[in-house]
Amino acid sequence: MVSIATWNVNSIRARLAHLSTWLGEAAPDVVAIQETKVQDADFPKDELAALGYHVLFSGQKSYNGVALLSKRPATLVATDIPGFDDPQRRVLAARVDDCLVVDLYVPNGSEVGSEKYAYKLSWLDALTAWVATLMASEPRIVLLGDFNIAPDDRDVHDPEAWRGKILCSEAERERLRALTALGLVDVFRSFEQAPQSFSWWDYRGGGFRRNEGLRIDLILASAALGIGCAGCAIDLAPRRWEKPSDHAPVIAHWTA
DNA sequence: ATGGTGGCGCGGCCA
Repeated sequence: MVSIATWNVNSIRARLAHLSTWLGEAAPDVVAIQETKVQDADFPKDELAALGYHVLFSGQKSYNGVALLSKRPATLVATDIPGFDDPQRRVLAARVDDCLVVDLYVPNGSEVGSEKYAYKLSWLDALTAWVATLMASEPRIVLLGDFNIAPDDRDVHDPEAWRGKILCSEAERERLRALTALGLVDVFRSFEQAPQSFSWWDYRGGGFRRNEGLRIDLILASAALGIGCAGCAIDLAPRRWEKPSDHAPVIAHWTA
């Protein structure tokens, strides 16, 4: 694996042309997709296979849904957090060569204190317990996706306005720290980055035009993988295209 | 507290 990307496409059917164009330009070896918003029977697998990718997916009607595209064959490992009963399709783990790739669409949480927020925190606790067991036997593991958490104030356009709010609350950040404390590195922060680097901007109020965003799309690598990582960048180009996703893709690369 | 925009699927939910 030379490069791996994550992109919340906000409907794979609405974004298929964007995805195809971007895959042709960026040519990532592995792509974790979130918010496919389609049940498996309607997933555009033939279109993506025609672009040279093996395709795994776990979807549902209208909401959520994840997929993994890979130039090399992938074998499915899990589409659920073991023991966490959840009809929402947010997890896809697969082995690609000697790496375990875990595509995640973390719950948004809606509003601090809400029922959805409690679900988000319990989901994150279950995830961390599972990843702890995985890391005991998987030296080369990467967790990537839409984490719906801005790790710290550098990842927020207006930290004071967002303080304690959903995507930024201390309980969410504490959960993310507990996860990374298992031995994962946020590879984006392993390299010098421009200030005000974000991966998501609300459609409303011209958020992207004003760069009023958050960095909530993350690539977390185990030490054995993180050591060799040669760079990580947010590709802003697709966010400027007509009818874009509200997220930009994030891509990390390794030297061959 | 609300509303601003977008996707799904055709009213209202979710982000």
